[in-house]
Amino acid sequence: METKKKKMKMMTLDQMKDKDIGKIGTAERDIYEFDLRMEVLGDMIKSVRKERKLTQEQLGELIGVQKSQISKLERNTKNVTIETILKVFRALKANVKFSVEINESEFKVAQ
Amino acid sequence: METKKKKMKMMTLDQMKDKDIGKIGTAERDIYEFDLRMEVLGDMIKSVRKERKLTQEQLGELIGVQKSQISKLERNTKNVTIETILKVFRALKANVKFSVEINESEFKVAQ
DNA sequence: TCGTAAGTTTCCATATAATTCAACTTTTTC
DNA sequence: GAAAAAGTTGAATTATATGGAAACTTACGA
Repeated sequence: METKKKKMKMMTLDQMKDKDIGKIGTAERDIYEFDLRMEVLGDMIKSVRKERKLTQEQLGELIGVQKSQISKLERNTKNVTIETILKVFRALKANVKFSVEINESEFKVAQ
Repeated sequence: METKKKKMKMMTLDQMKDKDIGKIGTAERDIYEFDLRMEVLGDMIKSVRKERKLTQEQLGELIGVQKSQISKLERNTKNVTIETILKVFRALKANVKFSVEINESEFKVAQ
């Protein structure tokens, strides 16, 4: 999981704006959906933060952590806890949804 | 976060089947979406596990952990790591998606 | 109502996520 | 192109999630 170039991977919002899933509510709401994967999560934080015109330091203040911590979250150096995710997106006034998709067939009981 | 009765909170799949968001693909696919919150996550695991007709012990075997661990996850005694969530739902052959919703307006820059 | 299977709880160890600080690098601005 | 601002990195520390074992409780079928 370290094969990519690493130089600006920042594709999320821009690319995602196309395959935008939602447009449910009022005028100005955007929804970005993606398979839950660590890498993407980090990008998402960064994207939304930029959308909100905040520096890492400012976001850090909102949450109560150092800018270095935000940097780490965005660059997903690590596995992350749900609480952490919520803390961040709450500060960014973003709503986080989660969905589980099951194919009834797909499952073989035998192991 | 400990005000409820605690006796069978198991509402997820049954209740959720109504406000079913997806129905995207082929015949038998179900999608359950919910606000990311710890409590609900545990219920979701339990629901899907039951859907798959597995005991906690069996699910544990699939993942490589003790049944007590599964119990803990379902009763969300703890905060949880993304990796753990993925491990569990992967074992349950469920696809996990994640979405972030932002209201452009909603944000006041001043703090 | 007994016995078994399923689920829960507690105690404990270990791994690792969260975090800071400070130095460093990159980007931006003038 | 120098100075300032923004972002990154590494080392160290603290907090806590993961996990096992075993004893316990609950559910459930005969």
